[in-house]
Amino acid sequence: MYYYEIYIENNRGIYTYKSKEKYEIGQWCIVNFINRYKMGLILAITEESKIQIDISKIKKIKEAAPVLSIPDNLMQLIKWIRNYYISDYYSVIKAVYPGALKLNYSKKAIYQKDFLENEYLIGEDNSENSLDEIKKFNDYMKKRKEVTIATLKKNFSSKIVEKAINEKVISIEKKVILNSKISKGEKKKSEIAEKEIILNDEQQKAVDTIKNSENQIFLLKGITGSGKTEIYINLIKESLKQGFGSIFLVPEISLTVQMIQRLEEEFHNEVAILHSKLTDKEKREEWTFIRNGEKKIVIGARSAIFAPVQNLKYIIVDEEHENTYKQENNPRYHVKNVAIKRAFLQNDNLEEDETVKSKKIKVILGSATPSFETYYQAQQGDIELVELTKRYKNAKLPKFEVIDLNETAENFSEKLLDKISQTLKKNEQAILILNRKAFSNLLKCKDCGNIPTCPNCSISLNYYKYDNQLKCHYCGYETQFNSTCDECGSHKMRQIGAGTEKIEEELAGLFPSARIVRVDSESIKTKQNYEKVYNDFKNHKYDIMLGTQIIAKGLDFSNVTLVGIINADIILNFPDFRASEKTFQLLTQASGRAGRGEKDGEVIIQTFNGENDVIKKTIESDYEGYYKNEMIIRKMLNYPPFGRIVILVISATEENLAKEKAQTLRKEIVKNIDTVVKLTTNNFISDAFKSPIYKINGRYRYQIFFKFERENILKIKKIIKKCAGKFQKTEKKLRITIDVDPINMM
DNA sequence: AGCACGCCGACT
DNA sequence: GTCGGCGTGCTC
Repeated sequence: MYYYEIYIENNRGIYTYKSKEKYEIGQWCIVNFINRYKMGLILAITEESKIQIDISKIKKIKEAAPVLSIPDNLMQLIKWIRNYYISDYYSVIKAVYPGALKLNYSKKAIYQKDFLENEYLIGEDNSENSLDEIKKFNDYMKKRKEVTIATLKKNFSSKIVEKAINEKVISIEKKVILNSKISKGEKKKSEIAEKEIILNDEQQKAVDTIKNSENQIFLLKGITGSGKTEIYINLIKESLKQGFGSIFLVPEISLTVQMIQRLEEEFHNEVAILHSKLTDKEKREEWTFIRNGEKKIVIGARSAIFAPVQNLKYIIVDEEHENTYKQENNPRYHVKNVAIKRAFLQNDNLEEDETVKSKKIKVILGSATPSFETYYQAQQGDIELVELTKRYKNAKLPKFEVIDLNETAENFSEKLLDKISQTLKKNEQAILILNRKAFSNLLKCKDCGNIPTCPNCSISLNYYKYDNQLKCHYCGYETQFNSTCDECGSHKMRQIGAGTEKIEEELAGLFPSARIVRVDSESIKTKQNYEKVYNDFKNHKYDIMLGTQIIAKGLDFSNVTLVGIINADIILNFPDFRASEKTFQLLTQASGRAGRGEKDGEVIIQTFNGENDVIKKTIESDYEGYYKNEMIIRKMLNYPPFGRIVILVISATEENLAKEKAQTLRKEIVKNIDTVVKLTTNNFISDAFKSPIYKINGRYRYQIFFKFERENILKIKKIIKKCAGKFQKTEKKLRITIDVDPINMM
């Protein structure tokens, strides 16, 4: 008899089942759980002696489930993520294995005997219709022997079905049915584009380095327009010819239209594109194709890192500095971390032979402005740095100009207005960026000073003029704006902090003949929307594209010669140690939109902080210099990449409860840690303090901030896990979230 | 203190 | 769905 540790679908616990059959780790099976058949995943095989519970309670596994198993390397990855991010099997497996692949359960009716027609008629409906129905029922059942209850109910009255059950004409059995019917659409023969990609010397050198190096992790640092994509495609293509697959990760599928079109052109039906909009059926098909090795290239956002690609060779994380690579709910993993772990896990498992080198997975992190944490690893030699310094087709870098907003009361400085007019006159295009949607950030009453705030969150409501609503960006709360102050009834509500909607209005007033398009998450709700706007702008159906940071990235328009940053300070003021790094990235990325074609580009940055080092280093295009300055501060304060951070958020609907319990939990953790690591400024636990966003969705939030030397972090995480777990068991009203290596500090 | 009752979470 | 643990509130 074998004993197995089993994860049961949609259940938080791990249970022991037994079987005479041998099951593999990662295989799915059917088990009886609370009188229901459920899918179970084999996590481990255990020895009888190690079982904690009463062995007589242990049930038998019913049978193997007829679904594809999770490959061994992904099972190891699941276990690692659960451990590293202080998560649980339930959340991690949900993230890794698409729900669409699961089994369904339906009740089946099994033929037992015929209805005795006369018997049925006594005291019942004896019309012609019902006699016919009885006959039909009998014939039906006799022929099919078994049929789902759902089908029966569709074809017969509920009365007759009920009667059939009562008189044991049919018996009911719960049957497991496979939800993963794959349509037998034949995969077409591979038709890889044979179009030759011409690489310049620098690109060719980069390709050769990545191919031939003994290293497994690479940082491809290349300024915008230096042609990283060609390098990716070249590597994927070459490895594909030898039967290897690749995973290509992008920050957000809907915003990377160009990249995806490009890869589809190159690889046609070898490509599976994974994204959240796929239907269940599509997800099943794609997963199965990938698992069976019929599709070898996967493109997708974050979760595509879990694609069961066969003979995986390259994992490419494009725009590796992007925040969207960090999942903001449990499991709070960072895809970069997971990608590297996946590569190492698999590489370590390889059989040592002469082909081992060619089978090793390589991870390529690509960016024009690498996150400082990645760049630090490259400096340390943990990651091999591959640099591209020439702009593709020798396009020049744009010219910068900084405008001090202290000198003007307007949203547009004279200089920026002048530059926009000139651009329009030359029949060229401009991109204007403001990292704030809505019409205004907040409203403030001139008479009493009241600021309308979300009732669920401690956040001022944003004002949207187009539908005259006040909206909360955190919980989605919306309310009609009636032009008066709720507190004092005054009509003088001042708009503070202009958003894209307002800028659009001003712009239309200033340049009445210009064709303007606004792009932010409010105006672009679907991928189709985005693609249309993108193509229309490219075809010069618009003169000015105005938008939030979503237009700062990756767009390639050769006729854009002016980029204007309306206000560079918005991110800079966030309570986040990465705020200035993020600002540097945004400004650099944005300026890369200018001058991608033959014409020279120009960038105008409007800011209240012209003297800030970030702005200075941006206009000097001095990544290295800014990195060095920032590292001095990080080192001094022991922030990543030096120290490690964990944030614990304790929330409750009752304000006092959240506060008190957060303090209690903190004390408990401090007590435990105190015996293991001496607390200093570098090994630090904050008080339980109000989160920067104190209230979200009706829950009051307190957080505890942990900052520790790297070598202590394992011990610390263990203690946090233990204490928080114990605490959560007794404190049901509290919600505790643990964020390891947080990106969002609010 | 002892017991009935009802709520809620666990169920291998 | 059903069992048991726990908190509450009533009674001795």
